[in-house]
Amino acid sequence: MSPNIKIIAEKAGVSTATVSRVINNFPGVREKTRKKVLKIISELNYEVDGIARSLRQKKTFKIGVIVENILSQFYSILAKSIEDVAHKYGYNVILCNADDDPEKELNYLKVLKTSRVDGIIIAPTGKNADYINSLLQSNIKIVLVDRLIEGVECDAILVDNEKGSYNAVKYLIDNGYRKIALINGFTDRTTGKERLNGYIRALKENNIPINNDFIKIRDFKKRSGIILTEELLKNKEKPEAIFAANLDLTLGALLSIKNFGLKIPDDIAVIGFDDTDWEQILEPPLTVVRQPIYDLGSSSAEMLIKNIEEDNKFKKDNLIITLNTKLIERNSVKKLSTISGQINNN
Amino acid sequence: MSPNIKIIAEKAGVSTATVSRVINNFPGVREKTRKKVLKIISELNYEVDGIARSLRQKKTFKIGVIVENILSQFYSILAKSIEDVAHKYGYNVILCNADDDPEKELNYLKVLKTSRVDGIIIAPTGKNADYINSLLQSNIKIVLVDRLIEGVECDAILVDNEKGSYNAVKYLIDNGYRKIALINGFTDRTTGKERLNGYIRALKENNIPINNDFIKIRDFKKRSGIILTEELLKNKEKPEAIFAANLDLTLGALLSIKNFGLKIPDDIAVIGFDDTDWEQILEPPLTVVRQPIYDLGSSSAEMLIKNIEEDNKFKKDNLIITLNTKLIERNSVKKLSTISGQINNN
DNA sequence: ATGAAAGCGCTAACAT
DNA sequence: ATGTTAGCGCTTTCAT
Repeated sequence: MSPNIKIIAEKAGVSTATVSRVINNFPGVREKTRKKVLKIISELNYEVDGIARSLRQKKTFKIGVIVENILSQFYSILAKSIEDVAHKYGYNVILCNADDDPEKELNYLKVLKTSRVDGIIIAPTGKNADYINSLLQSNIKIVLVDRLIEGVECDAILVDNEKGSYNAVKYLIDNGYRKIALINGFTDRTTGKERLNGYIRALKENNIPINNDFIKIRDFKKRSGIILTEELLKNKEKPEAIFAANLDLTLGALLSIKNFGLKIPDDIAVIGFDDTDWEQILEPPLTVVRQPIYDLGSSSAEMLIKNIEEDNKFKKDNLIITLNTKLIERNSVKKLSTISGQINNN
Repeated sequence: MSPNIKIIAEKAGVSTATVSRVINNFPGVREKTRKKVLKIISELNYEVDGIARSLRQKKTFKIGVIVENILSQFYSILAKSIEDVAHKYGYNVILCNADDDPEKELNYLKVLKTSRVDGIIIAPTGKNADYINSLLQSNIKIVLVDRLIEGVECDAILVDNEKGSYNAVKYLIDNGYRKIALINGFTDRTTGKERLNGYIRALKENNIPINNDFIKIRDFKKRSGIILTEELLKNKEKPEAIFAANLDLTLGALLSIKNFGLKIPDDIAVIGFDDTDWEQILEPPLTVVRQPIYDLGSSSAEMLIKNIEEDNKFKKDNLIITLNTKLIERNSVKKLSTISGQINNN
């Protein structure tokens, strides 16, 4: 159907090598010849077959991106920022939603390998260390984003979750809160673990005993936010504040609090993780830990493409960059005197 | 680096043809031979080179998806639903954000052509009819989603925007509203045009004169929602209700209304387009026109893959499917007596 | 049941 | 400045 380089060569009365030189803007073609070839190319609407080119050059200009679920705003921002950078450098993105499922993740890794992508950016489940190491060995460039994998040494770009979490809890403490609950994802993910650690450090540094009834852990999904918050609100001892460790958990917490007919911040204070447009128009606007998601994605893409283009096979030391979060103060936390805290006790 | 079929063949003492038969589960290989080959494959961690296979078979198992911007929830749901279906059939998705920019769209179409994708799903700007027709002619399967293109005959899956819009405005009228404003995207997009048409039909059928001061048009972005709503609220004659024709416009409208210190629905009623988790936890929860976005995407992917796999070159009549919206009643519209409507006049 | 060999469309080394 | 040709890794037709 579509013409190929051979057809163009024939019609232009030159060899395929010359056509190739023209296509690729290589030097060593007389201007007249170049013009002639370009004319035929345009007449026949010739377009390069990228598959043949990739086979020959061992380069696809594709990068694979594996995220948990693009429906979550965190990942859609990540995907967009990666795609922006990729596009800038002439790469395309193959998008994979692994649903936080190690098997699906492995499957996608294999597909990407077979697709001969030039590199992979992955927010990993943490479970496929062996296969990822084998990819690394076969010289596929990989950048981990947001989470690390035990047993894998490779470039990564992370967020300082521990400090972000610490700052949020510290802020609550500074505002007079003592009974602070955490709803969090599983701690076998580095994000979950670090956010828990920050919570604990803030309490310990302020001599507030850790109350296990206030630490609720399940997956990082909205449904868990609903369930865990319900549990907290049904507790004999109710928390004065809830810190929700990601966007979906925050959403779930807000849903539950609304169902219980509680007012924020008078009945309960809330700090969320991640910031979106919606959180500002909530009533009250939500105080949140903002992650630099766009930077996370764009940096990972820059890093990956740099790796790909340098193709430094002897690069030994891997680069791990950690970005900072920022606490955005809005109105879901009020100043609480320690005394009112005591009165609230039941 | 990675072993190829030739290496496997040598080590197994067979020909490459036999290895290929094994890889592809073709019949006509003795069980003993198959076992031997599989053993070598597994020992050497051989994985098929999809690029070479694609070149030979003229099939990539890739589909291109061009959306406006994955950051918008509408498109992230669309992308996810497409990816889900694609994955089910063994296809991968190459994701492209064209930013509603015809040039970027054209560029991506060319990239996808060069990448030899098996098909393309596109929410089109409407501007690249010629190139899209040329793709169709070179037998690349295409499905349009959400919008049509003038001068292109091809499968499409749409939403009944006119009726969705009509229903929203009719609902406002039934609740006693007369001064109903529309903030809408440009009407050179079919979505924009149809949503305007539904608005107009609802007013006309109820003998409410069209007031051009109440019809505000700009692009479909949040910033436009803010600006257009500001304009409306600064009008000498203020609307009693605002119907925002997509999610980002709704978000912008809410932001503006909040800035003006107005209460919904007492000071002004609002109906949004598109439904997300957030709209339920707003105060008040928002009444919206819900589009079946997931179905839109999954149907388009099913349609595309069916086209690809049938490869019916003589398929003449294109299929256009239109899905219905649903009005989700929540609390951002109150019952208004006609009299109070008059009093509000200034 | 298995192998030999052509060829998908391109690039790149080498020759002229 | 241009051409010849090998070959990327696979599938597939035709032999045997």
